[in-house]
Amino acid sequence: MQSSSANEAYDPHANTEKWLGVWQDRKVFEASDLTADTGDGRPRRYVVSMFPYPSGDLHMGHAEVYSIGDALARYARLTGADVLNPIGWDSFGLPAENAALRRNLDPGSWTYGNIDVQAESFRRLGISFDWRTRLHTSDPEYYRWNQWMFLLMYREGLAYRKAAPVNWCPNDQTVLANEQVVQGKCERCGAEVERRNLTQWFYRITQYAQRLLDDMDQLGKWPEDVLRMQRNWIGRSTGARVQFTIEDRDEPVQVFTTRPDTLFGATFFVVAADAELADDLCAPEQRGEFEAYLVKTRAATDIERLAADRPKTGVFLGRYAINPINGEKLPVYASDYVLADYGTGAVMAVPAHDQRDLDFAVAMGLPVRMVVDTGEADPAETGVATAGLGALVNSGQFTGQDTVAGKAAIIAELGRLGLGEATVNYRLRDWLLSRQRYWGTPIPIIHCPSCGEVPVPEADLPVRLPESGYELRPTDGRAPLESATDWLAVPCPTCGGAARRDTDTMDTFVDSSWYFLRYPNPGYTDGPFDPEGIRRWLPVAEYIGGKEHAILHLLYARFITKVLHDRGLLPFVEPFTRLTNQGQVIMNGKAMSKSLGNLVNLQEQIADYGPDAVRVTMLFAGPPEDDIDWADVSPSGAVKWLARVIRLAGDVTASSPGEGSLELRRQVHRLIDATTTLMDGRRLNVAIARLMELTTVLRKAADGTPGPADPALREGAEALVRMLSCFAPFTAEDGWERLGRTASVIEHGWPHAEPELLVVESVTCVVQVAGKVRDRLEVAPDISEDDLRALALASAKVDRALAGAAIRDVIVRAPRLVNVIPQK
RNA sequence: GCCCCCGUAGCCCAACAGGCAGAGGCAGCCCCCUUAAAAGGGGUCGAGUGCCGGUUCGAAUCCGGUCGGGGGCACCA
Repeated sequence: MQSSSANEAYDPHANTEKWLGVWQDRKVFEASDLTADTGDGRPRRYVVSMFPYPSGDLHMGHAEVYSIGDALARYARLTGADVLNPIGWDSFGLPAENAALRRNLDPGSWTYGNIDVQAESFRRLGISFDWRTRLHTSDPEYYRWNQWMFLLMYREGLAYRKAAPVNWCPNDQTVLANEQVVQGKCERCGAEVERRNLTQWFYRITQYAQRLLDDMDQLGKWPEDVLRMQRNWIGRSTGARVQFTIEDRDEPVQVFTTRPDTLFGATFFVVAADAELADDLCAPEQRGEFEAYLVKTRAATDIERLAADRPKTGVFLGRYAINPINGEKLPVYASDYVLADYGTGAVMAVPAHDQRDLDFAVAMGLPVRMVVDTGEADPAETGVATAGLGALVNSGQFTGQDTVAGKAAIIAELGRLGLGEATVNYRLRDWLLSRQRYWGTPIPIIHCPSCGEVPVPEADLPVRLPESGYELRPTDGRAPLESATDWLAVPCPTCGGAARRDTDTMDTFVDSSWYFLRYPNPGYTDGPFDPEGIRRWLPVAEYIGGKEHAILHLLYARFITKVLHDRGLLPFVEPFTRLTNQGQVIMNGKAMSKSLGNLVNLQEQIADYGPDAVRVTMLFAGPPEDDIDWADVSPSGAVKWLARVIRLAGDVTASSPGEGSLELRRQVHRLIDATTTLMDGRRLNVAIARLMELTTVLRKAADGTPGPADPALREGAEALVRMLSCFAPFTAEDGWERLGRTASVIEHGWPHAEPELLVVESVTCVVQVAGKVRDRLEVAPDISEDDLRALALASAKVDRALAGAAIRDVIVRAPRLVNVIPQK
């Protein structure tokens, strides 16, 4: 039978503006109590999608994140929660400067222009944001609180300035955090990063390393791989700190080692060539050689340094270190294979049991002494270090102990001598905060020739960016803010004398490390965030975003949250209770890029298929965390389905929902129940499949029995449309209207599966013989094991399959399965 | 080099807690509608789960190995 409206066109664009207007008028997406309690008693649910950077219009990737977040927010709202689904913009950052340079305008107008474009695109996609949360990190009212937090950190000793070898991107003309360097290249522009010794601002995140690890216990609803990546990044290792005296020097030198058991095998000592310590230790007669080596080291890029097969080089510094365990004299070398900023920048070299040390020993002709017998050949012979466990040899009183016992015993002995102790070291470095850029938060510090570093008084915040009188890229290599001479000169807050402002701006990850705290009251002026808003909404119940932020943003946000907690400003230590990662939208197996020519334009997709079909396509393509290859999915398939739903809604002639066909009601409620369970498990793609199934069930019911006038059909169609509103909100409203109901469908909530309709009166039981299916029985769901066994053994098909063989065993899993095992 | 994840119809994906491998979509094929085509509607075909072995009455699911793909860290002492 042909449906009555089969030829009617489904126009996915016809009513979008109408529904947007209805939603806005009825304020359906506004949380009921942002900061003042309305006492409506609904549970609150804070659903946050990572905010966008306004680099242009929204792209496919944005559409995916916000489709996921919106489906979860809408589902929570439908099931009775008071939902806050906020939006803001991560609007400081380098691309604005680059664009401004190219187009000869200022970063602000480029940025805010893009924000307006994105806001309009969000609106037309029908994302259910509460727009009252809207914030931009580049607004002075926002970034003043970056400065406020900086001053707080500064007072607590958590913000500090030091000279250090740092990553410098020659293309972007700025330093980069460790986290922003990938394979020796600038994560943003791909230029090879250089090492420069510069004085920079840092946040002391390393002080929180252990807590960042420990509190992961609370993150049970985070993807396992994100936690693993963070653990990896923090890189905890346990070992010992050992103190070496240096001949003819008062100051001893500490090293960190994970293998204190190999202390007797140390045959030389190495310090990082680019560490200050190397310079300190260098004997006068070796000065020339050392300086020459240092120049070469500094010239090498990270790429060169990272090359795995690079031969070891170094210079003797003309000094000797004393092994605290046996008094041996160890020659001290400087080399670039030791890292200046890990541990203490110095290592005890045990060539027999560390491949790097062995390579260096071979290159320099230094002795190799085996002190752990691992059962492998002597490294001195083979050139292969033995790093495994074994028994100590050549280790004085410790000889004979195994690795584990030896470690403990040697640490104990060092402790007795006052020359060492067990300790923990982390790979994590302090967060390099300052950037030599314009479009960011100015660092609220004034440098005074007589008072030194002076914090800007809180009353003078915000330190605003100069709007004129600066150059974005000064030709003399200075930072942009150094060129803002009027802005630069200020009286010292302490002595009143002539002073100058700090000219660095903050990494934009500072902005994004706390924005979710401000959403409930973005206009709050008494602090960075409203404590009432925090109490009502935080921590974030559901955080959605890409895995590319697994380390950077998420680690920083966790850190800042802990700092604020420790100062009594937040009642929790972890900001995000549940994290959902979404994958990338790719095209033909590759990330979309202009150079590959495989860009898919979001606006074109929306124009072709409508916002709902684009959203459904993304959510149906697979689990949220999987990448979506746009070449593998079918937006036209989504359009077809949505059109079927609309036609179905138009074909329902029953005037009210209610009883009607029991059989149909059973199917409908079974599918409501299944979809609900899937939504609760965030299985959005499977949930949509269930709705498609429901559509087919209802279509058949309308075309055959019980027919279009059966109340059960209306019940099913209304349930379908209500559930659909999570994924295809415009179409759902269209369908609701076509069913003769009045807007908004959203206000009618999520359908309820009635338990009595979920009870089945019979199930199919599979009867196997030797694991092969031989018969099927329709049985009551609560059949007893004994009855079922008897029933199965009475089966003629089973009998035939047994072919006279005796029965060895019968496995019964009522009511679904019986397995008869014959004697062989 | 170290660590982790994933391999199910031509493709994207399902499969409760080890129990009938298939829910859904795309493509294909057939039929209907149509003057015709497109669009639409209805139906249908289709894999024994990368490979080898083990545990089990029973394995896509658990274990070991192997191949392939993806990811994280990487001179971190």
